[in-house]
Amino acid sequence: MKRSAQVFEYSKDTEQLAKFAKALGHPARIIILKHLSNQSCCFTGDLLEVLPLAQSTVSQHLKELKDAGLILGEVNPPKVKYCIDMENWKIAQQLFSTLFREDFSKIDCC
Amino acid sequence: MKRSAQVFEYSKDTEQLAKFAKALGHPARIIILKHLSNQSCCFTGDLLEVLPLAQSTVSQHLKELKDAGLILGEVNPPKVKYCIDMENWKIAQQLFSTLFREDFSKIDCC
DNA sequence: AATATTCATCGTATATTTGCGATGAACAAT
DNA sequence: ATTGTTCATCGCAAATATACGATGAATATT
Repeated sequence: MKRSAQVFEYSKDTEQLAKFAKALGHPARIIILKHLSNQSCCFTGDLLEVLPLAQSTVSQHLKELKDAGLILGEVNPPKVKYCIDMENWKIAQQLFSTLFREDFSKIDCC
Repeated sequence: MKRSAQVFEYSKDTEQLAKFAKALGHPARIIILKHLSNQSCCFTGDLLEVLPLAQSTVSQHLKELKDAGLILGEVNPPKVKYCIDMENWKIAQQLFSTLFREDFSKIDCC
């Protein structure tokens, strides 16, 4: 990718918000999160009935949501119970809210 | 990518939210949006002073934000003035708000 | 012991994203 | 006419993402 040796760093908040947004950037993962926030918790199998995807693909999406910190997986072999990671969920809520809650009163040019 | 011939379709809202989130999924684009919402409008050149990226790369990020409907580019050769697309911005605000504004009172399992 | 269920991970194929430099288009100023 | 400014787009390279089937691990059931 020809990445130049960057000295630059984005702020923590910016990185965090981009990370959350990226994890939300696929319809399947939106579905998963909506499902989790409606059903409190669920197993991978439950999601297979909701999503038109192979089990391995869903597992991959779950991994990405977990890596982003949006969900938690409670292992209970051979099942895994997933639920929203409330701590980070609130942070995400806050970051998105801040991004959108800007004061546009001064805008008059477009 | 071995995509199977899907009959399935995600809901409009889900697709729309994922599209917005995807566009927000890079720190450079977060910076751009924050800059725009602070400065009302700006030119590409202004962003080059804020971002550690080549002009062509910034232009590419702007294109993605434009394609997602989050910003507008008012051509004024040889300059282009960018600003937030307020109409879609409000929709995004609404969609994210709805996603996060879930009632978790019933949750007691994790 | 054999089988079934649940799930993560690996290997593979393809698409998309990120980034750069180079080029070119559009106009303004010389 | 030439030059400078501003910006999009092209061509390229490398990294990431999306998706599948296959395999394997863990456990429960038979």
